[in-house]
Amino acid sequence: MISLSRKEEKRALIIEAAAQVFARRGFASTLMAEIAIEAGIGKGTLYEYFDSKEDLFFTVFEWFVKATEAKAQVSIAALGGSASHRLQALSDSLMNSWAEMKDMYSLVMEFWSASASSQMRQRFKQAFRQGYGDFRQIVSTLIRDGIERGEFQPQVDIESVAAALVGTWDALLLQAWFDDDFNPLAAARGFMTVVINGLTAKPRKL
Amino acid sequence: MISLSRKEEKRALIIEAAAQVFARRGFASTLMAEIAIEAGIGKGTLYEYFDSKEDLFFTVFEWFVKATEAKAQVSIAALGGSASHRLQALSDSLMNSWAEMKDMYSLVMEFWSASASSQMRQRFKQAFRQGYGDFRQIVSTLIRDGIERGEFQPQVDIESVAAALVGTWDALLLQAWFDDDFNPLAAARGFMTVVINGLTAKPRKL
DNA sequence: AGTGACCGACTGACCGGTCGGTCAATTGGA
DNA sequence: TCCAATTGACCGACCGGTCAGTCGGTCACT
Repeated sequence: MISLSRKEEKRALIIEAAAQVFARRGFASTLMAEIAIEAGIGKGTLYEYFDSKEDLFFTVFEWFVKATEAKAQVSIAALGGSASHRLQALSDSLMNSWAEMKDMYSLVMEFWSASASSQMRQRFKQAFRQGYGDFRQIVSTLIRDGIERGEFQPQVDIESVAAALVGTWDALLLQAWFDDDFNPLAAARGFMTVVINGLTAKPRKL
Repeated sequence: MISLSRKEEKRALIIEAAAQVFARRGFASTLMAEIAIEAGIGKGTLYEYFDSKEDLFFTVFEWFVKATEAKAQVSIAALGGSASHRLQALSDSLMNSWAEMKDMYSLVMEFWSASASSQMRQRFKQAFRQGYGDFRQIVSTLIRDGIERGEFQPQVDIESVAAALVGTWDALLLQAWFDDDFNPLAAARGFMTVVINGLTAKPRKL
């Protein structure tokens, strides 16, 4: 029997190979045989590690979420300075990861689609709800901090702004996916300037 | 031979039936036989009106885009008053259409997925690029108008803000799709207050 | 000699698309 | 006016390709 860690390594290898192929061809068009070839193993071996194509796909999803969260956490942890600066830096960091994400981004769309219609939609939906919730949490903490420091206006609707910002970053990447000429980093910069100004400046009368 | 308009009617009937089924089951799991049943016709008849499953799906996409654009156009045309008010009203109107869209929203995700991996991905991608571009156009015109009236600050990066807002609305609906407790209208209101404040208020020193 | 990781040829369920046939509506000749 | 011929919209049983998942066997290592 090969060692357990060896088994784990191979499992990870398969997951990454599968991610490549799913990203390239989409869930429906991907053949298990292709994944096996990409991973350099036999098709039958896949079934030693995963129960089914859907099971493998969901595992890829979990892997992807974990990797993305790790990336976000790193960029948060490294930040210091004013709330405005940290918000700006978070935005930049997320948009910068676009370049290296680009060829994997189609996976995100496959995941969305799976959450709408696959057999496992409930699991996907639940995971997305969780993921968005966690991310909103991070951002709202940052904003709350800004208010407590007296940097942002106290009447700001924290949860709404956090939800919208998370969505905005997501959606800018989506637009970049559709349009090669669209620069998400620049767009995020221009927009964040306005948002931070809006958070900071005393509102005029309605 | 049945009249041409009769033929058109039936075609429309099929498109709407197909939209129902695609929304319910997703592209991959939908059987042509199900669509035929939903439309109350025979499977063979589908092929009198559409070349293939993909062809029918793309037609549903075009139908959906047209319907959405029509809705947006109506809400724009009806607007008057200050740029701030019009921006707020546009946001509200889009978020309000959520309620009636809800059971069709999964279609949007199927379309995204198709743009990533179906045989027709180029057509889908192109259509999305176009659609987002048109929408950005509408919003940036509104913002530019606000600047010209002296209502918004002149140094605002119009295109970036327009792109981000379009994306934000999209992404709020996405979050609402994942989370039944999420209220996109309220979130959009809270956020737009900040954005409009940011567009209006004189920026402090950097 | 025993164990278990690995393999890929094979199977059968599945489903998009086809095609020969039915029938209602229309035409036109007597 | 009536009926035969013609048309084409409509249908669903069937076909053939596809592919996830299986299983019997091999091989490397102990």
